[in-house]
Amino acid sequence: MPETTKKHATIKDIAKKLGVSTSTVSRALSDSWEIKKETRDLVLKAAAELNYHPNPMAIGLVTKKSHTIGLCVPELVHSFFPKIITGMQRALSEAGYTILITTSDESYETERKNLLLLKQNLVDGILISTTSESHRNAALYDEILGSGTPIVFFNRVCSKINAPKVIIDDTKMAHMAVEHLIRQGYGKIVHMAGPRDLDLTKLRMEGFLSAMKEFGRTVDESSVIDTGMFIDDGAREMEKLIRSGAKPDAIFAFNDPVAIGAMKTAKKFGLEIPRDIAFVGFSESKSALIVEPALTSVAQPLSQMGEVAAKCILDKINGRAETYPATVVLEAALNVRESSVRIR
Amino acid sequence: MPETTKKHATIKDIAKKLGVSTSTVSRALSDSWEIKKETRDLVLKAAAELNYHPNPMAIGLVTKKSHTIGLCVPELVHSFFPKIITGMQRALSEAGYTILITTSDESYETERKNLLLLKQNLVDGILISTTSESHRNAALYDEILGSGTPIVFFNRVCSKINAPKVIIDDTKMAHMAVEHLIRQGYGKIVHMAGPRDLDLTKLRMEGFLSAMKEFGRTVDESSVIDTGMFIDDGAREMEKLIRSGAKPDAIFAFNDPVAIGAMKTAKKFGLEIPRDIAFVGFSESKSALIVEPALTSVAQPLSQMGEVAAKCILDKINGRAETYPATVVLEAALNVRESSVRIR
DNA sequence: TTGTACGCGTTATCAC
DNA sequence: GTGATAACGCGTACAA
Repeated sequence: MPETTKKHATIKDIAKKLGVSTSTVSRALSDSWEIKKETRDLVLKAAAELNYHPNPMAIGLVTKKSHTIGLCVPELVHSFFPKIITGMQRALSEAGYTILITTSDESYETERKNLLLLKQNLVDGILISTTSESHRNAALYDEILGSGTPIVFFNRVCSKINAPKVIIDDTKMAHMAVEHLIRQGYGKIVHMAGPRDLDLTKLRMEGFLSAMKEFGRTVDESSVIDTGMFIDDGAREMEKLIRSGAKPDAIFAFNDPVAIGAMKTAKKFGLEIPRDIAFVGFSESKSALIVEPALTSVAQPLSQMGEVAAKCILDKINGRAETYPATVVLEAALNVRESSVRIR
Repeated sequence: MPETTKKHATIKDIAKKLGVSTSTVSRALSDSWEIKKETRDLVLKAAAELNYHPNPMAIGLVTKKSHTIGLCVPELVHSFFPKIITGMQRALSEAGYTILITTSDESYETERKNLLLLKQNLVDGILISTTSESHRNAALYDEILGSGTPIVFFNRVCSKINAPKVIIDDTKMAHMAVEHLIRQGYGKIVHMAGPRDLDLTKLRMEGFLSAMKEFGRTVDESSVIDTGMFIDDGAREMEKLIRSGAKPDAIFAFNDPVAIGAMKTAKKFGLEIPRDIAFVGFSESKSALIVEPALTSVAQPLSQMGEVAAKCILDKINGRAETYPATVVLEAALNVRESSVRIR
């Protein structure tokens, strides 16, 4: 067997080939100022010829930087986070960084393990969107920050922690969504709220409440339903709602899956959308366009969110933290579709 | 500012604390056989006290292993690959490996860059699902293999390359899907085929053809339509099909997005599903359950596929390559739903 | 069973 | 400008 395991070329090989010292090679490659242009070019040429690539481990060992960013997201299967990751990849790979992706599966314990794993892997910084129980790991976040590893929160943040955050104005967008429903002539609006522990739940609920109040709509305990965040949650609560005899004419859901689950049930019970009941989701998903009628939803600039978060962590790492304010709020948009347009 | 940057503890710290040599510590930690149990326990205890964690870069530098697996998939936003990744994560993290995820965006050039990046990052192995133009990078795959880095293909493989592959029997499942349509009484079946360059396209088309032939259905050039792989492709081709005057009573689509796009158009044109026309997709997606009527589709064991591919690459890395045959074929299933059940 | 010494590939601190 | 040389944290052949 011809074991073609050609050893990777090192700066030593280059040095030997050129009859110079490794320090010279190192300087040339790092484009140091204290180097003659001719030798630099010579080195570069030799490096290319030998197909030289620096060994990141060796560099990391001496510089104590891995050029790796750790990422922890609740899940990957809903296209929401992948879209954010796309933006991150772009910004980070451009800067020569690599991403280590982990998923917490909405479990703060798994998140904890992931963060420890990332720390052990000596990532230079951490990007995180927390589980719904972020407060449970607040101490860990602080510990990591204290140990010198910067953290940037995005989408789902931990409000207690003093670290950069990249978000949208959930309250404002929720308000806008509900205002849209009201202006369309829907009056009895019910909010299917998300998991109790999630900051986003409170923020979106606030938006709902403030819009209802602004337009003088009555709000009582039946106006907000604790729901969850998955399709089944929406379907289940909608069924309860219908069976309870309540007759809301619009649902503002915590997110798209909940809205879609609720729509499914509504249709099953013979309600026509949006004639009998309107729906608005949040965090536009691909499904919003597949479901019928198409679902009105708040679209977030996901790729941009990833990019901004990435740049933010890079700035932190490189000590230019002042560039960003503590919290970056991105612009979102309400995409109005058939599910919430009153037919006159 | 109290820079709490506590330096990470090293084996030296442990050695000093215990008054032994670093090699003893090293041996104890790697659970070598040439070590007294008492000292081993002492070391372990001290390590725990000092919150010691080995520095992966230092280990990598000396062992020439990064304990990192490179992954390259076409995209992440369709939940298909994330589900596979879930299985990989499980198997790999269990074995102490970490995944470096890259996406090729269906571009063989990006794939090329990704692979080179992974090589530079000294991954111990590469898991890849190719772009639709895999043959364009065949030489690179071979080069990487030749350089000693094992590769395992999954889902979308490059048939020319002699490396382990983890797949399902696409032809068989396609045959099964079409047979199902025929047994439901649909006769004029059209296959919306995928991208020409993709192996999967050919395999699924073969299944379609063999089933049609087996049941004596006529097949001509209008029976197979070059389509693509996205929703828009399905929608567009369906519109062409309808306007052409052709009246198929069933569509077997290359994948779910194509099927869903086609369904959308069919409904727009007033066709009722499955009365006027039936649909079957492939590679079951969440959308298959959201669309109405629910879409019949071939479900792949995604998580398992990831797990098997991961174990396979680990075996390759650890020299136990003989455990697996060159190609592992996993069992898939046809999930029959409303979109293809004849109403009598 | 344990300690010594070297090397992995690179940067950094010195001299020259 | 350039070249030795010492780290960085760890594994390991060799010696004890």
